[in-house]
Amino acid sequence: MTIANRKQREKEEMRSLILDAARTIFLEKGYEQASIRAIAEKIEYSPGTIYLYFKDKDEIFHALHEEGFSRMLKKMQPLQHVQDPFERLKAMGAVYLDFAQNNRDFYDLMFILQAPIKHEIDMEDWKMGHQTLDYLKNILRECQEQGRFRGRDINYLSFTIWSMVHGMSALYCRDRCKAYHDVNLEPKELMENGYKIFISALEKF
Amino acid sequence: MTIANRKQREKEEMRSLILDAARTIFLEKGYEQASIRAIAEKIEYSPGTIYLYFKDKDEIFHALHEEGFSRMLKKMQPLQHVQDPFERLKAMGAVYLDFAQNNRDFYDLMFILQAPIKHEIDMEDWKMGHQTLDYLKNILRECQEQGRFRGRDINYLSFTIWSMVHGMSALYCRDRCKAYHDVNLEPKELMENGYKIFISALEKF
DNA sequence: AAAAATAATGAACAGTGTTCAGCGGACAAA
DNA sequence: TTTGTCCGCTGAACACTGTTCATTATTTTT
Repeated sequence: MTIANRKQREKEEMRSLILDAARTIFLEKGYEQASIRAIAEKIEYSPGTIYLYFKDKDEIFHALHEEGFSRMLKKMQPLQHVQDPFERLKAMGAVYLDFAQNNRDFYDLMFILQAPIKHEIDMEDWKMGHQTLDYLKNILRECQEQGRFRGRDINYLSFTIWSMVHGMSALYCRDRCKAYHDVNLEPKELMENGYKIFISALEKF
Repeated sequence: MTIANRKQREKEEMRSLILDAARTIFLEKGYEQASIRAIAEKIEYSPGTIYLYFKDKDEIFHALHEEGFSRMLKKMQPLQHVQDPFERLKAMGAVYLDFAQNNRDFYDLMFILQAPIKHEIDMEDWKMGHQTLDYLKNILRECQEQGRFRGRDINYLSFTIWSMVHGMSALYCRDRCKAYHDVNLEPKELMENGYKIFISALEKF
C-alpha cells in the first residue's frame, strides 16, 4: 500500500504547490488579473497540469478563501482569554479591522470579491464564515446576560456590528478612504478613530 | 456654423448611444464580463468605432460612475426640505440604503468596484462623491449646533456613519447577507432592522 | 467633379480560461 | 528482462478578451 500512499501524498504536495503559487499571484494581482498561465509558469509546469488538480480557477479561489478564514480564526483565538464579554466584543472588532488592514487581499477575497461566488455561499466554503459569525453572536448573548443590548435581536445586532467593521474594511480595501485625502487623513487614522466612535456609541447603547 | 454644430451633436449622440448600451451591459454582466464587442454589437457598430468616442473601457466606466453619483444626488434633493438636521441625517441614511438596494449595480460601480480606479480617485470623477460627503459633514455640523455629538470630530464621525451604511450596502451588493440564510433572514429585513439599531445607537450617542 | 478630411471598419496582436489528443516514463505481469 | 498498461503531463488549439491601425467608405470643401 506504500505506492498508493506515495501517489496520494504526491497529489497533495502538487495541490499545495499550486496553491502556494496561486496565493502569491492572486494576492499580487487580484483575482481577475491572475492568470492560470502565470501560476503554471511559477511552478514550472504547463497550464494544462493545473486542471488535473483543480476543476477551474474558481476552485483555486475557494481553496484560498478557506485559507483566509482559517487565518482569521487563528487571530481570533487569543480572544477566548478575555473574560468580560463586552471587552471581548471590542477586542474582536479590533482584530477584525487589523486583519483587514494587514491581510487586505485575503479580506477582499473573503468578503468583497464576487467572482466565484457563483458556487453559492453557505456551502462548505462558508463553514468557517458561519463559525466566525456564530462566535460573534455568542459574545452578544453573553453581553445580554450582563444586561447590555437589552431586548435587541441577536441577529440584527450582529448584522449591525458586522456591517460597521466591514464598512470600514471595505472602504479601506477598495481605496475609498481617499475621499478624506483633501483633509489630510490617512486610512489608518480614519479606521482607528472611526472605530473608537463606534465603541463609544456601543457603550452608551 | 450649422455643419460644425451638427457634427458636434452627432458626436454627443453617438457617445450617449454607446453609454446607453454600455450601461445595460455593464449592469447586466458587471465590469469584467462586459465586453467592448458586446457593446458594439448592441449598437450595431464595429468594436473599433467605440474607440473613436472613448479612450478605453475605463473611460466608459467613469462616465457611468458619474451618472451613478448624479442619480444618487438627485435622490438626495428632497432631503433639503427636512428641517431638523438629525431627522435629515436619519433620512439621508435611509435614502443611501435605498439607493444601494434599488441600484445595486450603480452602487457597486461607485463604491466597490476597483477596476478602473487606476485613474486615481478624488479627481474629476469624485467631485460628486465629495459633494455628497460634504453634505453629510454639514448635516453633522448642524447636529452639533443643536448639541448632538458634542466634541466629536466631524471627519471621523462622518467616516463612522458612512462606513455603517456602506457596510450594509456592500454586504448586500456582494451577497454576504446570505450568511443569515440559515436563520431565514432576508437581506431587506436585515438592512431595515440593522439600520434601526444604528439609529437608536445614534440617538443615545 | 476632384480633392481633402473625416468616419467606420474589421483583421490582427497579445492576452485570457479551458480542453484534449498524444507523448513518455513509471509500474505490473510475463 | 521484456512487454503492456497505465497515468501524469504536455502544449497546441478553441473561443474569448481589450486595443490598434491600415484600409475603405462617406462626407465636406474646393
